This record gives sequence, structure tokens and C-alpha cells, in this order.
Amino acid sequence: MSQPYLPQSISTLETGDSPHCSPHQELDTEHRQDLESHLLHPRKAQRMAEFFSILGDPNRLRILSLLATEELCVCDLATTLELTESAVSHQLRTLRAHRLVRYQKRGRKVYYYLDDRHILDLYNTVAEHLDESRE
Amino acid sequence: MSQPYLPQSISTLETGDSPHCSPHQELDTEHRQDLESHLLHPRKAQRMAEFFSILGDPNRLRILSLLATEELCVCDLATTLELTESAVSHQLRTLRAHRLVRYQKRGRKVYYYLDDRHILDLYNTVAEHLDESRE
DNA sequence: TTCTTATCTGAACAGACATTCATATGTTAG
DNA sequence: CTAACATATGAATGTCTGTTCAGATAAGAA
Repeated sequence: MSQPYLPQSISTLETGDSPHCSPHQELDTEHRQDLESHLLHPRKAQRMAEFFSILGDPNRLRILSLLATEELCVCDLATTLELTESAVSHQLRTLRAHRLVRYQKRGRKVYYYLDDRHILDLYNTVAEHLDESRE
Repeated sequence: MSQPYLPQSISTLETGDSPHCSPHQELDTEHRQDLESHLLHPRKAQRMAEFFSILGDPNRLRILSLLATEELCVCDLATTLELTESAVSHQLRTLRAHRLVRYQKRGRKVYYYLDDRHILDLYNTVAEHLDESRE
């Protein structure tokens, strides 16, 4: 269905000799509609971006790496990561708000655990990706 | 091998009645070493975070969504996304620097295309994830 | 009750970052 | 050559965000 994204596909793009970006002569209507059908809707783009942004912090990733094995309380996370308990709590708040983690109170401690195994899939996919692209 | 991450695993954590976070009585050495063996190394955490951060911008995601179908020049991207060509160029610079896209000059235009199909996998995984978690 | 402990929260500060604007580079057409 | 076009780049600006600090809340211990 969809064209390959490699350079060889250039030929499928240029449907003639007319350049696209002339002042008032843009993409022909047909091609333009085709393009926009593949374009990510702003709302979904926003939600996906927010999701990726949450994983875009080293300390949040390290928290998740620990919670991937077992649930932990704030203080254990803080000591293991060598971070302030406040900093960890703030990060957990973010992770909680976006449903990446859940928590369960036991006594005066609060144990956090991963909410969704999908996170682990993503986590592993990227880890592998980075391993492949050297170092 | 690894423990499940669900609340039920609490019992496997507490190896006794001694709380973890007492002032000077932290995690017992054995458990601490076990934890740290699963902890993401700061360097790798940093690299993974940078990678996720790149996907953490709506306009970059929209650019990628278009390049997923076919390669495009800066001006076509700009008009389709209704962004300044300068803004698009800056974003492409970022995507280029982190090897998410490549480019090929043809005449005075520069055509960009995805560098790696892994990006699409990630993209789709998250898209599905967000679809599942309602809306 | 009072005193710790564990966590949370809001404000404030600093750093990162996306866009805009102006300008520079490079390419094709005339 | 010059003019128009496509893209790249640097500085400046406004916004977002992660941490720290101080204080609040809550729960067990004495």
C-alpha cells in the first residue's frame, strides 16, 4: 500500500517537471490530499508527543527500569538513584498522571509499580535500537 | 527470571519486618546489589532519554508521519504542515543530527526520508498504545 | 498526645528548547 | 552576470520543565 521511504522512491513523487514550491503554484490538489491523508492529526500528534516526552528524561527512565523488576517505595527509589525523595516524588507524580505507574499504600510507605507492560516493550525496543546503532 | 511488576509481588520484596528507609539502615546489601544490577546506567539512560525527547515534539512527529509515506522536500513539508520553512529546517536538523532522517539533494531542493524503519515500529507501537487507552 | 518517618505539594530558580526573524549559502533560470 | 528560489544558520525570545527548598499531610511509634 504505502510507498517505501527510500531515496529510490523519488521517481514516484515527481509527477512531472513542474516544481512544487513556486510562489503560488504549490502541490497539485491530488497529491496534496494524498499527503494530508497520511499526516498525523494535530491532536494525536500532541498526545503522542506528550507520551514520548515522559520517556524523555533520564531519571524517569531509570525509575522505570527499577520498577520493571519489582515495585518500590519512594525512599528506596531515592536512595538507589541517589536523588532527593522530593525529586523522585515529583517524577512519580508525572508518571502517575500519565498512567505509566500505579501505587499502593502500605503503612506509611507508598509502593509504585508499572501500570502497563506496553511501557516495557517500548523501553526494550529503544534499548535495542540504540544498541544496534553502535555503542 | 524477573519478578512480575504487579502489586502481588510485594510479598517477594519484604524479606522481613525491618523497614527499608530508616535513617542509617538502608536496603540490605544483597537486595541493594540486586536492585542496582537492574538499574539503567546513567549513560544509557541519557541516550535513551535523548532519543525519546526527539519524538517528544508534535511537529517532529508530524514530519515523520509524512516521511513515513514518501520523501519530501522542506518546502512541501512546510506547506503541508503549515509551518515556516525555517522551523521545518530546524526540526529536520535535529532529526538529522540524531540519524532519524537522511537527505538527498536534487537541484536546489533537499529531499528528506526516514533513515531507519525502527522509527516506524516505535511510532506505531505508541500509536496503538494510545488508541488502546481510550480515545 | 507528641515525635519521628514517608510522602506530597507549591513556589522559585535554572536550564533546555521551539519558533521567529534576519541573514547567509547555494542553485537554477534568464 | 543578475535575479529568484530553496534551504540553512545564528541570535533572540518566550515557553516549558526538572530540581531544590520549605512546608504540609499522613501514619506509625513512644
